Amino acid sequence: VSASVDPAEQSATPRRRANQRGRGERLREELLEAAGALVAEQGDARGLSLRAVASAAGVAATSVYLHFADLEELKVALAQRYFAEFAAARDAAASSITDPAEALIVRCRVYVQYALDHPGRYRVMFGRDVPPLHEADDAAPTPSRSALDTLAESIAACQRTGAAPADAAPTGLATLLFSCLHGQAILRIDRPRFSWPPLDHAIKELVTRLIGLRAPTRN
Amino acid sequence: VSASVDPAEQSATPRRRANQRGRGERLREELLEAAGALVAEQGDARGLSLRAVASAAGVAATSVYLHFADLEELKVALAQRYFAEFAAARDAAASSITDPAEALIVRCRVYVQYALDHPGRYRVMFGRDVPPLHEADDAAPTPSRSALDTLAESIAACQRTGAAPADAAPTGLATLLFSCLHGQAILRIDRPRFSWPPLDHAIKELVTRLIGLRAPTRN
DNA sequence: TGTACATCAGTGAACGCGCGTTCACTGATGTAC
DNA sequence: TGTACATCAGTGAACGCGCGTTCACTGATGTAC
Repeated sequence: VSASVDPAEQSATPRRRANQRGRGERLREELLEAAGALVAEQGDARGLSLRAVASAAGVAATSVYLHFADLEELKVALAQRYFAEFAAARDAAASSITDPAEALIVRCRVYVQYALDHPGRYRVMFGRDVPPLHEADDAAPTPSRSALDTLAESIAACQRTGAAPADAAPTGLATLLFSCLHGQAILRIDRPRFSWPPLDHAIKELVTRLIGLRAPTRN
Repeated sequence: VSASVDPAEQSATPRRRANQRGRGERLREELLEAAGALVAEQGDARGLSLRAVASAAGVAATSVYLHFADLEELKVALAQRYFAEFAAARDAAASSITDPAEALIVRCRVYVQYALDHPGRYRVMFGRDVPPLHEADDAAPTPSRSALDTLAESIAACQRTGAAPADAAPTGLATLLFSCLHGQAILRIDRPRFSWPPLDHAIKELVTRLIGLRAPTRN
């Protein structure tokens, strides 16, 4: 039998002080933050487990059930945050630019740059780690859908001002461009050892050729 | 105590008849086939476990160690097969076509079509299921490298014959085109509910615009 | 021609691990009387 | 003003599962003498 130890000195964490009544939602927040930290650390959401998230949040495994029906629901909530933040980053970068061609290029560059800066988040949004994200169809107002629409609108603006020829429907071009951006993003993330050309140049080249921008924008 | 049963009638598989001496390699083959079946069934290699593969091959879990140091080694062997087969499919489709522009388009279409036909294989080759595949760098003679080179050569042929303007280096264009093809492939696989335009049209549009093919090839 | 032995191909029990999920519980705080 | 009770927020032990890995083993076949 071991000698008794002053409880205050024990390394095992004591029982967590419960949140104030009515503030139970704070734990929900902490769980999402803990999950986000794990995603950033591991580069994807495959290692996320109920127990791992709970432990990272300093909470009993069962406490996750207080706020999420299961791990998947937590992942979906996480993905939704990421989508919102991602869209905000693109909008913020493009909003101050008046030239439509330049705005389109900046929007595309920020898209891929965000993926490179946050590979874990990007994989959560566009990878296979969160199955429910793949079950939405085309017409539903999903984040991908609105990303596509924004891109199409940006392309349409180029066509209206004559910066690009109106030789194809903006939505079709947006679909094509979107898939190319995704390819750039995911490949640069997944194959970091490949000697990629500078992102700025690659994006400008891609957009110019794909959309048919009349003249290269000034640097 | 249950009544004794005629051993020949027991459902439990009896001990496997060992391969002939010197033919131990046959089990290696069977393990790869079993793993391939699981990949085709599940759509990726994440569910692959040593025990699952062994069980699918009708063999004790420990028997895998007779041919592979661990599961990762088996996955790498599987990926290598897929790469070889994939490259062969592209070469076969493009080999009979003399017009360089058409050959390039066919090559690209077959690329994406193969991915759609074998999503599991494609994810094994280009996803994150087999970590070692990502550690090779640029110059190494990896399958991706040679895919890229073949694509560059196909583009160069278009430029030589005047089917495309020589306004950019073929290798740079190949990198760009490759990432776009990957984006098309992986997105069409991962987001099957999205109403994608017909593959033929999308690929022709993509290649025409990106490489700057002079005139649309005849249908 | 016979026999002991080495080698090959594969088995099966056991281990410790992290996992999701269940269940009854604890302890603080607010509320009704 | 006091007290019983309901509610909220979170705990912790226990379960059965599939996993990778270890270890000593089995049984057939070839080979040396």
